[in-house]
Amino acid sequence: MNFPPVAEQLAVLRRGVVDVVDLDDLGRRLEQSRTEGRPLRIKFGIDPSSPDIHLGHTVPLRKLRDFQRLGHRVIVLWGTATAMVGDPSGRNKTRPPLTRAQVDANQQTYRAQVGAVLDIDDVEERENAEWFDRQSFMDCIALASRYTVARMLERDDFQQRFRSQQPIAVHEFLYPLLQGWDSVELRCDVEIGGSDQLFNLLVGRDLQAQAGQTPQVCMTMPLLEGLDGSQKMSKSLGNYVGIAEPASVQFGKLMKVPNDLLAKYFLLLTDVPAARVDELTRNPLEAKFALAAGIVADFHGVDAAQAARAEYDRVHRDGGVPDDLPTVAVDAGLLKDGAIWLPGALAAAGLASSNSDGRRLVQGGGVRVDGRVETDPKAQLGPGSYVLQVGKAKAARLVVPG
RNA sequence: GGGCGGAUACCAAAGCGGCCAAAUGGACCAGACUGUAAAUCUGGCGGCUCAGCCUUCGCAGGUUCGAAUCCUGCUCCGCCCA
Repeated sequence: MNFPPVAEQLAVLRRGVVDVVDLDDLGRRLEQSRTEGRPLRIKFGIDPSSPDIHLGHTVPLRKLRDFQRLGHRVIVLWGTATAMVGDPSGRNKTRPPLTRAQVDANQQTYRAQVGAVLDIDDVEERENAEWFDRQSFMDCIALASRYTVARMLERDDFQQRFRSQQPIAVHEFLYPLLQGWDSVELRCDVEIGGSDQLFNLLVGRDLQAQAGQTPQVCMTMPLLEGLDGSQKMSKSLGNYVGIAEPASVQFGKLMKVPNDLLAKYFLLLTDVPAARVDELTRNPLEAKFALAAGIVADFHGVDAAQAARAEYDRVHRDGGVPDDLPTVAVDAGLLKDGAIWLPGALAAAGLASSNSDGRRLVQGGGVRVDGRVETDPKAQLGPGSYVLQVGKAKAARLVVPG
């Protein structure tokens, strides 16, 4: 195995990271791996607790790919045991425990999606149920005895909750220990995680040291803000760009990224060199087109990205109608005198949440029928085919039977 | 185990017998302005073919001409003391 010079590797590996604990250590390990011709073992844990991944998840995955491309050994650790518990970090609500079947199904979906970023055939896939399933309660106590309450309370979110007298359930202390123990089992050289994971990663270091292993290097990646520009990208907040979404949807969403976040998106989601990013972002609009095209091409190919751009131009610049309109056939039961009431049609087509909502949208001037604004909430649509649009983004073809 | 406080729409938070589908802020949706975004302004934000009507203020009963507001029980949550 021939590895590139250490300085070269470090330049790639340091891009975008928040913390490296610690950097000198990483340099030494790379040096050692190079002289011994031994790839480093890089761990990334994924709890298959929800089914789809989005661009936020790809930030650490891309870092793993950097390692992979440099010739190191990437380990994806499926948290099949931990997923059933749930990571308490950040969350204020207790997640309902998942069933094993749900976890398995989520894992399959995730696996396919992870493959869109990493070379999945060259990944060592493990799951922590391998060791946790065969451990007893006594083993659990032994593990818990390795860490103190004071150290747990060093973790920022525990600290805050403790100070503000919010409850902390005892089992929540176990999560970092489980995650840390994974590193011991896997004999990791490096673990990667989001910046909110730093504490958990450091626990792994301590547990490895106690087990007589060389403690892992911890690398954290920034959390990616979603399209709202402030909160962490997440599906439940609706501010995400899913990697399995259609090209045109991804493109449209990426054009909604706040300008202030552009440079960060480039840094974390593309390989565009930093100097080029500075140049590009001087013209935010053009930069955003480049960003959207680049990311869409990663997941759907260059042709699809071009098509998505063309469609975006047609819809947003020229006021046109999107391709691939969902077609909705009106149920005959909704017709009255052979026609359908416009607000009802909007609701039936899923463009409004209710007839009342449809009515308000019409009255507010947000609805177009075949490209023309219709403000009469009593408008009727007779037999035929119509293009209904609500705002710029939502549209459907409505077919009224004759 | 003891004491105290609370539960209002997506979230936060007013309301404390009629003027309440319920102030205000945030989020969200639509419109104007921008070929993106941001900022700003406007309208909307329970349901209903809607100048009107219907169902909501933790749950179940009750008092009253009339209840989110008063009473009773229940459930859940938070805080303090032990």
